[in-house]
Amino acid sequence: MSKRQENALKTRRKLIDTAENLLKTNGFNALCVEDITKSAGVAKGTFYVYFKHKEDIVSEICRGYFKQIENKLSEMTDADLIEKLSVYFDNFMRAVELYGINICREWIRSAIDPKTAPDYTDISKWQYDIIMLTNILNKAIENKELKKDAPVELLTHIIISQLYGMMTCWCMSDGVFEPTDWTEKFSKIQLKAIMNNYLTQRKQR
Amino acid sequence: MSKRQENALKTRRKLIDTAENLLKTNGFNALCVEDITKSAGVAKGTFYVYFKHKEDIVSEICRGYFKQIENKLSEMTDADLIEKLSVYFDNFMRAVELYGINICREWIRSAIDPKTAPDYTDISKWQYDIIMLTNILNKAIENKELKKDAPVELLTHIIISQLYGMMTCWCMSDGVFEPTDWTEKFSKIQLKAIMNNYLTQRKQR
Amino acid sequence: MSKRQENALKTRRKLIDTAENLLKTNGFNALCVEDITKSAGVAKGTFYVYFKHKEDIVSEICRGYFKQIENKLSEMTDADLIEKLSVYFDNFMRAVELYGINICREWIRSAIDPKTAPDYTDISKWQYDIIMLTNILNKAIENKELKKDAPVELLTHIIISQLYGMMTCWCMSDGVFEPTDWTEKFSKIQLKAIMNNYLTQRKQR
Amino acid sequence: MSKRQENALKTRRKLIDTAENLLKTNGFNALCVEDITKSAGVAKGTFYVYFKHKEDIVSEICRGYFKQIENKLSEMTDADLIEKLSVYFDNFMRAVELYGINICREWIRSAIDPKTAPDYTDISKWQYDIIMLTNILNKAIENKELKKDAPVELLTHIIISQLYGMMTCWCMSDGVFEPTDWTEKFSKIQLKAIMNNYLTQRKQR
DNA sequence: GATGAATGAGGATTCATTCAT
DNA sequence: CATGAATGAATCCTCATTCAT
Repeated sequence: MSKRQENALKTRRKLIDTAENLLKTNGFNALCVEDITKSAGVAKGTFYVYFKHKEDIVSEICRGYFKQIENKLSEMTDADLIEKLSVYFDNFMRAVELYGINICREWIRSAIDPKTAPDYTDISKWQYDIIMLTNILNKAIENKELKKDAPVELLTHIIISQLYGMMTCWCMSDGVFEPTDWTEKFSKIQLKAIMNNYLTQRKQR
Repeated sequence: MSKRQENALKTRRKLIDTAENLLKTNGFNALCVEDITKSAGVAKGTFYVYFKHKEDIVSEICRGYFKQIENKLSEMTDADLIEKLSVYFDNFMRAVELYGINICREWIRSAIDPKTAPDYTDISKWQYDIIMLTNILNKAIENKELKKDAPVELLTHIIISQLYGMMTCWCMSDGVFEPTDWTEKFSKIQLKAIMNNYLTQRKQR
Repeated sequence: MSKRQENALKTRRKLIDTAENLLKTNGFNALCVEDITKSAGVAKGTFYVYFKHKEDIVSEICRGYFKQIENKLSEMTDADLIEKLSVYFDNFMRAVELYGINICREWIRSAIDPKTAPDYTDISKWQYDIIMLTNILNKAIENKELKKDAPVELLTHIIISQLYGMMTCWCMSDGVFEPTDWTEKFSKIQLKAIMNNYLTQRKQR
Repeated sequence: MSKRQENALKTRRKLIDTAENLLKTNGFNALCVEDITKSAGVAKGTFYVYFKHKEDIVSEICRGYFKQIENKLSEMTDADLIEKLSVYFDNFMRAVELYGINICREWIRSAIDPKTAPDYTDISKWQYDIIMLTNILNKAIENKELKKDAPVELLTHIIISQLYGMMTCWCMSDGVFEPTDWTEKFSKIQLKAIMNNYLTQRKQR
């Protein structure tokens, strides 16, 4: 990699990090290109060298999170279904907590603002989550952890809506309670209740 | 009521109805005072005779819904807890469906935009929903339908987060599925699972 | 006077008093017809029964002051010139103090805002003051208190500009010092210095 | 300086000059961003590249005047007190005449509109004038031109109120007389009368 | 790659005044 | 005389985006 390319990458990184900090601190509404570039110490035009639209940088900021969970789950291919779902739940809410309320709000924004909300790859975060969970459940059927006739679509939507409900309510409460506290308290309890009927004999608990 | 007052009320109504239609059709982001008044056939200033701020009319539009559910529930004071919750669920999701996706998005907006989202009374819709449900559960304890040691706060949050999760996902899906369909399919199933442990012997099902 | 006329006068008075209070408290910029009528307990339209323009009521408020000084001076036709000028000065600055800084600001406004500033009769307050003082000096010449060749116009402008300078600076200082304190301290000192050359022998001091 | 910076400066200058002309011609009340930019041949947004608020350009327009007088006076540190005051008076009223009645009105505006009137540095023009004159008199005491016990504050206020009175009356008369004519006719006469008692023997005239 | 000057669409709000009742 | 609903002109400011250098 040439020196020039390296510097370019550094500038790009600086923009993303700066934007992430501003986003965490002040929220999306207060985020503007001027502030990002000023804080990063570059000219306004430089932003558009790396990002076609302002929203793109928000996508970029959130993208790391996906790889994380995706990677973790792909590394535990042989694990138990309930374990996997637990890891998924746990990572999901940890990410929510880690990224903070303002970035969490961005994830929800696509619910109310389909136009301006950033896409996280080429699909919305929600679609992505649906697909990821559907895959997990389908693989569980292949592995005979889940009964063949388990209503995968329904189960997926129940669980995802549970998670998004928690996210939404967390934002509604303005971050008063701890997301991960509640995960344990009620999400997992329901998780078992929801799945129990569809687990194969051997795996029922 | 004098003729003049009647006309004033009619103008006010016209503004609300016009705004509601625009909101349902184009969403909140496209809603502007100019369009509302132009469509209603009045001058721009007339809007400000009836609403101090643009957001106020959105509050007004949604307010009817509250009274509705509140009234219905208060009329069935002696009903069964599960029945009441069913009515609550049903009305909630019916309202979601009736008002349409763009107004539903407004309800979620307060999660991500606490500043600019309109308050629907003096509290947010979410706070209001929490209070209403807490009251229902507390009364069920008084009526001995629910065990004394039922974790009211936790149960309230489980149910509300369920409902808000459904709303959020509905918006995420851009209104693809029917909210009330899903209510039956999964909300009520979980409702029983969630409540069962805390119902008094006589009422357990 | 019929009962109806009496009531009308009462309404008019109520409007003026209310407006005066609002003007003294909040200043001219905050003065609006809505507030005046609301505070007075009448409808907005009523205002326009009595005043063609919003500014007219401000004229009305200030008009009392003129009659006051005018009357006082006309009652002391035979008095000494210096005495008269003293009374004039004194009343002028007392009025300034009495009416308060916000009304004083209105008197100055006509300097910067010839269009919107209220006229106090059909001429501006400043023109009125010039005329009144010119009359005093001319009468003093008739009475031989002042030399025939005294430059009346110049003297008038010197004195008036002195007074208006004090008013302007008082407003500039946001009312920090006491107008009447300063009157004694420097206006009168100058008054004598200015006039001395033109007083007739008999009256020189 | 790069070509780009030069052009930017030119644009800025164009805006200021255009605004100054509009201000001189039509007064402050008629001054709006739309007109300034349209006349200057740039886009509305360009205005806000150079000035954060509309008022800021008025400050800018008047600022030159300050530096001017300040510089002139600081260059004549060893001059006679009366000479200095004469220069001060002269420049003051020349500036009044030069800038024209509408800009003069802006200087007076801060008397009646403390909130919206533009500040000319970080203090009002009046405060600035007070400070400048106080400094001149204090230095005269150091130089023994003025008696040690001269009432500096009082003298400052007398002179400044004289100047502001002239400004105010000039605006009141709608620019009928020539400011500098009057300066000679009465300000200087009074200036000597006011100062004479406090000049040291050697300097008394 | 980097710059930063220039763009211009876009929208809320105020309030004096009128006039039909 | 009193009412108060209706009017609509008038204007500031933001900010994502472009493009010539």
